[in-house]
Amino acid sequence: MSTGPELSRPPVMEDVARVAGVSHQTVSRVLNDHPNVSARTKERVEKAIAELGYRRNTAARSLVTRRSQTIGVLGTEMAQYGPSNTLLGIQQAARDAGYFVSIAGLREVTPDTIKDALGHLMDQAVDGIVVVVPHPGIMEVLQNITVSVPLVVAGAAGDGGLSGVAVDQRLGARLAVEHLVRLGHRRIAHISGPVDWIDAAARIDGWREALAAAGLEASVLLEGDWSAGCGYRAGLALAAERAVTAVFAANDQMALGVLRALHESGVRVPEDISVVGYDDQPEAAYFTPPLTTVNQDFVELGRLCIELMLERLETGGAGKAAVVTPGLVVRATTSAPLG
Amino acid sequence: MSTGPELSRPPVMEDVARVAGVSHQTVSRVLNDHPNVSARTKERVEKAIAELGYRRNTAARSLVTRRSQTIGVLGTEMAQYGPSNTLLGIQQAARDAGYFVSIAGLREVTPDTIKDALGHLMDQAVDGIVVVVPHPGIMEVLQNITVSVPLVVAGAAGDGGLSGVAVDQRLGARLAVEHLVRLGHRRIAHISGPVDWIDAAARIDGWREALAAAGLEASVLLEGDWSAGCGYRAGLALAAERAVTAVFAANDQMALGVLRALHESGVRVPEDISVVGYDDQPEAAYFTPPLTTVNQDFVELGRLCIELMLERLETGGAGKAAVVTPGLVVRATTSAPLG
DNA sequence: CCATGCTATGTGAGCGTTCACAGCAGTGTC
DNA sequence: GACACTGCTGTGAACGCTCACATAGCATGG
Repeated sequence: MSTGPELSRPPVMEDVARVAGVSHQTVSRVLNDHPNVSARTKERVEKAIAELGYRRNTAARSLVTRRSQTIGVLGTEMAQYGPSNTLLGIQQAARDAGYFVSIAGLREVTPDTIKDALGHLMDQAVDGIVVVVPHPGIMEVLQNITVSVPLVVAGAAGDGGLSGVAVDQRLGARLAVEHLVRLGHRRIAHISGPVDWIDAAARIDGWREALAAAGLEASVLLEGDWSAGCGYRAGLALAAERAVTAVFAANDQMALGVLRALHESGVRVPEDISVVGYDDQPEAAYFTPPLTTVNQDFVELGRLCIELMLERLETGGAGKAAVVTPGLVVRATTSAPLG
Repeated sequence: MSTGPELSRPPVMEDVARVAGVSHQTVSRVLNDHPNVSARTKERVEKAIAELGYRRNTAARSLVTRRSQTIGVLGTEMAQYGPSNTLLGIQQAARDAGYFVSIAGLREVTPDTIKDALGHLMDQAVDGIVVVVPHPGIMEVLQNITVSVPLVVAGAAGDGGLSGVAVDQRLGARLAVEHLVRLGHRRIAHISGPVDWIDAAARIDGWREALAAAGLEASVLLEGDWSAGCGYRAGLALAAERAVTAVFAANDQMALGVLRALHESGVRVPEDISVVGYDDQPEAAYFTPPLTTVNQDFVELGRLCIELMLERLETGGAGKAAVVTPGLVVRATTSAPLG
């Protein structure tokens, strides 16, 4: 800090240039890693930057470049297990790559709110947008909107020209059901998520496929809303009917509700009815009994979205789509049927 | 869209001015709600804006105003129940007020990472920063850093000159313990969160206070890490010793672990041991048995943080600190002790 | 009738950066 | 020795907005 009087305003490039004895443009070149700067000059500039505590003004930069080093996230249900962990992954990966993350949450998902939020993000001149909106409707809306920046959809790759990172949830669901089939179950119910969620639909498909492959009927399908409460109600119904020997719930919360309902109804798990969940939330291992479920790495999903985004941002290409693969975790809620 | 040739570039103020037949400055005045604009002119300008689909360039604006209409969030453990819901509230309230939200997550909390993230946010010229870092260490660090924008701390008001929105967690803990005392329990254990969390410390204090007020001893304190796993281990220990008739866990996840451990050990809940949780996550009602717990509105917390922030931003004052008040929710894990 | 004040509008500069271009050494080629 | 070419550096003009100031019009008042 030996260089002249302290400035009252934050230092700008010109100040750095003066201290380093070069022009502002050379400072800019150093900052942007341009090739044609001699090592000696570069060093001098870097020293001046450190000395003054200079930080480049983002607004000025993005005014001229029309980029902002910011990635926008368009999301819903951000407090849910999946989305919040995906956001975490996005955030970490983005910051590692030197990007800011700006979020726009949707309270309800309609074409209008989506357009509105997209506009909100575009106003900020985000360089790219990661969409964490797990409803199939979103795809249509996105396809009909032209956004001038790359779009990456979390959890829905390849659909109609939009790039994204898919989670093979069909596989996850098949894994769950095949496990039950292998144990000898023949009547396996499914409590799904809301059918207007991509994830819910994929898990239903997986359930159907696995049953079909085993020559079994996909007869008992109850639609839920992801909440423990509706899992509970579904569980009560299943306990009353006793038409199935196993239940595959589309997430762990609903499985928890089922467990609760079965317990309350005096139905033993897994002896009378086996239960499988989905997500493998950290708590699932401590349900009573510990839940057999399907593990899925949402943080990784977020990270992959950013990886894909960076690839598109840098190469301008479409970027190869990635896939997250789920795996079965067997605990204590599944066994061979007694009957 | 009847006005001349389509522009290849996005429209700027000058374009709007031309269409409206005024100067760019008048357009700016309309945009910023300046008083001295005639109604007729204002209307013409607004029509031109709509016609061209003009959107003000944020970068240019913030280059000159040195503000960005962005509120930064400094957070940790963003995927946990509390923080993720707080973030949700922040995000909603901020957008309602026309602000962007930019997040910087901390993977680990040290003075360096905090400074780093703060710098990251300041680089973006955020207008204010909401801190969602529930560690007491954060306060010291923040006090020793001078940031040029308002800082609001979620969950820790009044501490050392920093403004924030507090949650009366001491009260929440007292509510839980008083409930147990009223039922007749005399030996009440506490499974706390990590003691380097503000929340954990406050809940311990509340537990101690309530016990002291009832003339009871605060002897059994087990430190946990918020996870169901450590609740489980604590539960096993408590089941083995049988030194207490009630357990107050500092969050619902740990309570879940306790429930699991007690069940496994053949200890009945609530007959042999009563259990109270904290947070009232939506799942708590479906634990086996349904959990008595303390309700706390994290989304509201986030909202209040933004409210406080806006007040500080607009009035420049300190803003009155708000408080979120928790409430007890009695379910099935508590009853009078048998012995 | 001119000084004064108020309202509505326009003009030009400047915010801090990057981009396009110009310059100017030094090196190699014919 | 003229020419191109490469490597490094500097100059000036954008980018799109807001701010400070200037100006014009019109009423008010002595």
